[in-house]
Amino acid sequence: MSGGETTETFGLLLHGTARAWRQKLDQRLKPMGLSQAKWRTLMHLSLAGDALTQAEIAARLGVEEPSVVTLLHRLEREDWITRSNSQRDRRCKMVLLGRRAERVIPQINSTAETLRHELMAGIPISDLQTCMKVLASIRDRADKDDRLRSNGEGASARRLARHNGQTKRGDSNPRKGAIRRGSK
Amino acid sequence: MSGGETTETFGLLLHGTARAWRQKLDQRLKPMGLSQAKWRTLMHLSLAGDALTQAEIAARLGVEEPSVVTLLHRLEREDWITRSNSQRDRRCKMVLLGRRAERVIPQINSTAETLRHELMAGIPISDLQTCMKVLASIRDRADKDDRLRSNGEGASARRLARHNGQTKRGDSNPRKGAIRRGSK
DNA sequence: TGGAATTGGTTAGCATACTAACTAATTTTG
DNA sequence: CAAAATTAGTTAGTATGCTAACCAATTCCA
Repeated sequence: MSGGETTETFGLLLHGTARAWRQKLDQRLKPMGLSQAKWRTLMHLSLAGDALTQAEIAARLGVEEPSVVTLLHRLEREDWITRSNSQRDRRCKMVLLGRRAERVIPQINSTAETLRHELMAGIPISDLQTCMKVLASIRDRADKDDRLRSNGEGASARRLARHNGQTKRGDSNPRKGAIRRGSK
Repeated sequence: MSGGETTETFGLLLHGTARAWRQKLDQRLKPMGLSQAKWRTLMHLSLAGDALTQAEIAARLGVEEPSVVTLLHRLEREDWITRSNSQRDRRCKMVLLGRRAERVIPQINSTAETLRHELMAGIPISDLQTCMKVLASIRDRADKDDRLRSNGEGASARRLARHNGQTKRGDSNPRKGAIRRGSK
């Protein structure tokens, strides 16, 4: 009603486009045994040229750490990567590309790039740039935390808002050891 | 390397923006016990003003039928909707909004719309339109089936390409009854 | 220097969406 | 009309992502 037609469809369109893109890429990568999530992980490792920690990978992928845990498990199980404990910091695991990955990475990158070109062919560069500007602006706004502005008190520093604002331990819960899971 | 920077980021940006939007909406709907997927389902039912079949819902949401099965299960369990067998076609289940849903739908719609406005505030209409045009063009291209063009025969009608082109039973697989699951 | 806070990783449990394969009902057709 | 094809819904199994809660190691600081 009050929104108007232009704004009405934007969310749907955004969502649907992202989904269609992902599905198309997944479909093309499938014969190589990969998916978008896996490909992106390998790509970031390849770009880094060096071993990364899981936290670094999570940050680059823009997902939470628990998500990369299982993602890396799958990648390791299928022999794309190797994980080893870091000497310098015994908390860290260093993630390295395996042989298998290094062999096919050029292929998968080129698959992804071919798709990019196909999907964007014929669209004027200036339109693409406008679109990216709009998307970036929306994303930045969505990544911001609502609160932060509405209360003037010093509740400030809680959220680092790296990408979606979430401190590891919930801010509200005292967690007084009540719901222990693993005993000891 | 050869892609150039503009194209390089587009996939990431698209993906990330859609994700940020969804998360933000989920966060706002959470206190009402909803999520984007659930809200969208209720919204389409509300727009339809009438009972819909599960297939219709799937089409409107742009997801596959098995996905709506569990989605509707959750919605039914939480009392948002009702499902009943159709008299006219005993294959169909008619999905109806429950009382609970009808009461809060205006609220959740307005929540979603408020978010839309917030996220798009200050962005010139013309930029938004350009962006939407670009997105629609990309989505349409991604929804098309690659093959389809490479063989000139009249294989045409197979895919209605409602949203991502997928006939229920894979086209390639003869499915000679080999891998029966349920016996009989 | 020693306890508190932070950081890296994990597990459990859930939500969302997919494909493959299946059953039951209806429509199409030879 | 009966067999074949199609359509609606389901189940099973998997992938991807999330939050909450946790442990272990490290760093900060009083």
